[in-house]
Amino acid sequence: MSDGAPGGQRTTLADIARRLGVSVGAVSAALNGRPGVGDPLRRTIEQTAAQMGYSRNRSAVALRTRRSGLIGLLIRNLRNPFFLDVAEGFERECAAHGSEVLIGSSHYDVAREQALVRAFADRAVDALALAPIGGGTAGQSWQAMTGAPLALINAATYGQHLPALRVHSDGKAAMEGAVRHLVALGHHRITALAVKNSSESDRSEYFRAAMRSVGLRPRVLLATNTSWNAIELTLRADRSRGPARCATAVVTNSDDMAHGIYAAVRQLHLNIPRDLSVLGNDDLDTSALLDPPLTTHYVDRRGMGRDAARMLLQTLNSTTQPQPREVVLPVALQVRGSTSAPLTRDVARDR
Amino acid sequence: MSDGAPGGQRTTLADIARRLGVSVGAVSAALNGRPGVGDPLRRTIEQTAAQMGYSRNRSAVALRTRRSGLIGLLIRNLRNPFFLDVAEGFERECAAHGSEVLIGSSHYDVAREQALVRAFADRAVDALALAPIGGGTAGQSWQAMTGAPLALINAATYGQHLPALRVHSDGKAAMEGAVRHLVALGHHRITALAVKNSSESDRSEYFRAAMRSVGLRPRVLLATNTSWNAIELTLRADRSRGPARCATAVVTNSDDMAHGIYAAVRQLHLNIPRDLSVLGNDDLDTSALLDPPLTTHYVDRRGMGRDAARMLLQTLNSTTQPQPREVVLPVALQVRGSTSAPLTRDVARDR
DNA sequence: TTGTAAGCGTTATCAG
DNA sequence: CTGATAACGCTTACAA
Repeated sequence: MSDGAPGGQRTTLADIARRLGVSVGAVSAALNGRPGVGDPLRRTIEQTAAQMGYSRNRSAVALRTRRSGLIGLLIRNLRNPFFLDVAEGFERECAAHGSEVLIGSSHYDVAREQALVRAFADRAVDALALAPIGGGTAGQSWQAMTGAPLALINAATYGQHLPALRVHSDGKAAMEGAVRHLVALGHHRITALAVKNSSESDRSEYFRAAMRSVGLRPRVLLATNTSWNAIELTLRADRSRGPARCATAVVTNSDDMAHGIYAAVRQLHLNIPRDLSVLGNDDLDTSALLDPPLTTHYVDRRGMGRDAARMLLQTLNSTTQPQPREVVLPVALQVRGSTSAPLTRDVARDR
Repeated sequence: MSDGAPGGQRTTLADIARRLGVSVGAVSAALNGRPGVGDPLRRTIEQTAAQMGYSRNRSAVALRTRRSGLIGLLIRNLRNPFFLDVAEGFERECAAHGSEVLIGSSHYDVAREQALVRAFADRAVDALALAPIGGGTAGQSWQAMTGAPLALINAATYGQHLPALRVHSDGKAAMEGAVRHLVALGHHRITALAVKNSSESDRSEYFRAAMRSVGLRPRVLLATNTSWNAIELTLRADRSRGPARCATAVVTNSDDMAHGIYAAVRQLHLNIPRDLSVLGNDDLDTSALLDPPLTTHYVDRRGMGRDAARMLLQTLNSTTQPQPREVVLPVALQVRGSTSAPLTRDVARDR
């Protein structure tokens, strides 16, 4: 504050050194808690710095140390509230460690994802949390370009050769739980709805496995993107198979997509759960307030962001070899109104 | 890409210059489209740069030019989906101009808001979009510290002396529309629910004015924060006034808070709209899917983020004097199921 | 314990 | 039109 002419010169180490008649190195050492400066002098320097309203020029520090104090968060889709909570947890943890968060969204665009990785590298971003696009090579590029820590969010099987940190919810348990729940209700024609390029194809695999294990034929619908329109199109295609063949229940990877289904179902003048049972994943705050309340798997999204940040910062500040770690967050089924027994007992078991 | 030893040296201007046997200055000029280098040489340089996988070290550029290419987005609350869309529009616009977005959340904490402004200033952030906390002086600090462009989001009357850009929805129209709608339904005991320190106190003022203009006594409830708990507490306090005095309708500043009311109402075993009409603001995507669908004012949130970014970038890249501008986004009432005539005709008109 | 000086990779000034 | 050269503000050997 003090001498704050709008955009006026900011105090530098040299200013402080000059004022005190000491060397710049001493001031730097003092202010960074490095050894090499006596206690009395250190105190004097600290006081003067505070009084002159000094704070470090991060650009200079970054240039010199190749450390920016920036942590990148690169996600697929800024519109999914899921990421809000992840980002919240992430930001809180970073803030506690004095790092700022650089955020970017790839919008499911491989080129943009690549461009952002590069931009982050150019900025000497210290570590990257990435929710990658399937088919993209952002994680690989990041490590090749920077060698800096990488945390993969919700991408259990993405780039399996990458020595990366991983945080994801227990997709296997979620899919098994979903199928079990629906089968118990009497469903046979269950389909999964996923979005292309989401790098969550492992989820679809888990779904297939779960279905097979109970003797049912798995079907996976792929929407071209996460928009409600795309979801409606996909759902419409399924309904056109006719009442005896279309799905009686649909399982999604996210509550966000489930919302899309809700909207589509209204467009199609159908009813949840009478005509279609819907199962989400994430348990967004609003999901319990929907009409009908959404059956879904809860996952600690904030904890996810927090853990990702924590692992990255740990790796960053540790001298020892960074061992790739994996955090799998448990899921918990919340049974609510969007799932029920199928209306029509389907005779032709679809095996 | 090319010579990418993990974390290996990145190509610098000097590398290119050496390879080509020219000066560093020439390479810099060529790559930045500055005059001072012939066309043939420029072409050669560009090719070699691309081939060597060169990209600028932003830390060095930032140190030298005092321009980081970073745009700050400082909001109050990362958990409100409202900001997701604002951030989306903001990020898209910035990306289109080659700027990255540094995001921060003050969590309604004045000290943290101040710290973030300072951190952004230290980073040579080029411009700041701020959804400020009431009572905070972040905007002022920013301008004093940096003299860089400032855009205020949804803070119509915050720091009125600040020569800042402003983007906000038409709070006056929203409040007038809300009151008009509720009065038409037959409500008299209408209350506004706001959160402390939100710097949206102008909204409450508009509410009061609108109420008075129809001859009703305005009452404003203040929740200590945006959590569902706090909202429930506040609502409970109102209900305890008894059926003849408690509000029959509540108007909020955001759908997010309206969600909190939905949750609280369930806790209290009440019914919307029978026991309480609820009116939101923002028209989040999910709001139409709620039980009951939320009556609310639509506002173009993405456009808000886009406009904020656009104005900042414009100011940044213009040589002429930056004239403070204001963008007021129109609102549009979406009448849905959360508002209806009050259950009990209230006899004692609460004037 | 303290001071000195060499960079980090750019941009920008100023002689050739 | 070109090519040295001096900053930008900081960290970090290394010398005193």
